[in-house]
Amino acid sequence: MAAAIWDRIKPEQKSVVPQAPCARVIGSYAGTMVQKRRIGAESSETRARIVDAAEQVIRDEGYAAASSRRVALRAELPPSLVHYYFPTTDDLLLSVFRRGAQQSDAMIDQALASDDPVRALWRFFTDTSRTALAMEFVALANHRKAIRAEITRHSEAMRARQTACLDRLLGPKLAEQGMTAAAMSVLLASAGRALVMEKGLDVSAGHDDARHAVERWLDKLLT
Amino acid sequence: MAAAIWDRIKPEQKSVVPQAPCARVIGSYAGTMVQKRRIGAESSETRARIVDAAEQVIRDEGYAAASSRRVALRAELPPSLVHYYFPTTDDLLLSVFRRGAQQSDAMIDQALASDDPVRALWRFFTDTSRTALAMEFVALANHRKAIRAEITRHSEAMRARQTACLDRLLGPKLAEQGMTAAAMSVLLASAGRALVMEKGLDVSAGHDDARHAVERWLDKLLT
DNA sequence: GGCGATGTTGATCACCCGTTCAAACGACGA
DNA sequence: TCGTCGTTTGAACGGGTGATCAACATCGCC
Repeated sequence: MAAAIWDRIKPEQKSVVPQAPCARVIGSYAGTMVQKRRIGAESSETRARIVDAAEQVIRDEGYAAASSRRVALRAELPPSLVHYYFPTTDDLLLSVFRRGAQQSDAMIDQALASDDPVRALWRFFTDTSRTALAMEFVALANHRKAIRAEITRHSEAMRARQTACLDRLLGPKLAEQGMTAAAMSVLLASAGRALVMEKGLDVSAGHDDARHAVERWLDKLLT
Repeated sequence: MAAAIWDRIKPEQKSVVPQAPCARVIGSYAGTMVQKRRIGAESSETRARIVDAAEQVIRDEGYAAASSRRVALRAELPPSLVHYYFPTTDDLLLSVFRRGAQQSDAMIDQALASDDPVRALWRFFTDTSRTALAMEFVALANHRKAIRAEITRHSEAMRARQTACLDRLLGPKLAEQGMTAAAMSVLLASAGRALVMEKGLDVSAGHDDARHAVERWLDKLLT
């Protein structure tokens, strides 16, 4: 039935990425030759403003709404300026992610260096604003390969750092329970993420209980 | 600086939902008056084919790619046929979700009715294909209010059912650990989701350890 | 002053999207 | 045989999108 005309169309439909319009030579730079286009300075205030606006849009309306034009609207800037600083929308999203990741790293470092590193880490995992943004990016990773690679890299690095620290602090204690620091890192992060994610959906049954259970567990580990 | 023209544009930009094109009367039905348009039969084979295609698209390319046209392309059907069966794209996505939710419900029922309900539930939570689709919908919920409500409803129902069952099975055992069935439901689900989500990102450090830790915990609970 | 680098702007291209429409198609009962 | 009703089709509308361009403005430095 049917299927007459609709077979012979775009056999592979150029995925999501429109295949890079190819670098164009404009200003032939000193050393390296191929330069595609003028790009705004890294230090520009406008650039930061655009990244701010993009983060806000992602937070408020989800990553799918983070089009260059909508970001420009939010930043009260003409759309072409966005492309002046971020030739590709992926570049923009990557910048937002990197800035957020940097902030997360700092918060984790601070947590791990505090008086009560383990509980501070748990508080970090249940921090709503950070985690919500992070999960938008996880969803985004499903169809933006450039970003996916960066997220993977960063997630692994974060896990490694946390694992090393937890092992130093609780290694023997954990072993008593047939546990490892790596497992603890995974489980704490997963519980925190779940609480945040479900809260965003207005689902909260069992959350208080789960929170208490985790905190009780931490209490026991820390004697 | 700037901000001259870009202030006076669409102060609220009509969100994502284009506000329903308003029901139109076409065939003035017997009892109830307002009928918007002809809609394909619920039992149609074509309808099922469209839902199948939509689910595949969401799975393969993420929910953001689930446009009516792309779904039509995948189903090898003309785009307007999709709208014959699903007047609104939200209707289509809702159908996909409801079908998936129904399947999940059946799997959970089966798990809870098996010889080893607790471990069966844990296997369900770590089932890749179901969970991955579910998480696409969670991400989608961020900017499709119609779907968000449905997801919330279903999540709460699922949690309640699991909690009741776990309480019946392990209530006293859990109380010994200062735990509740609700907390266990949350924590098991969160660990499962995290394992699936990170696997999708090619992050797997600590996963085996975490899995073992959970299974050890279940062993202890089940004596 | 002049000149180049840097920043900014509005217009424009080609594409994908949701949705609607009028016109066909096909089976089935009168 | 004709009319009807559910189904299917192709075209069209209005709008959002990523990206590119040529021009203009501004600033510092010779």
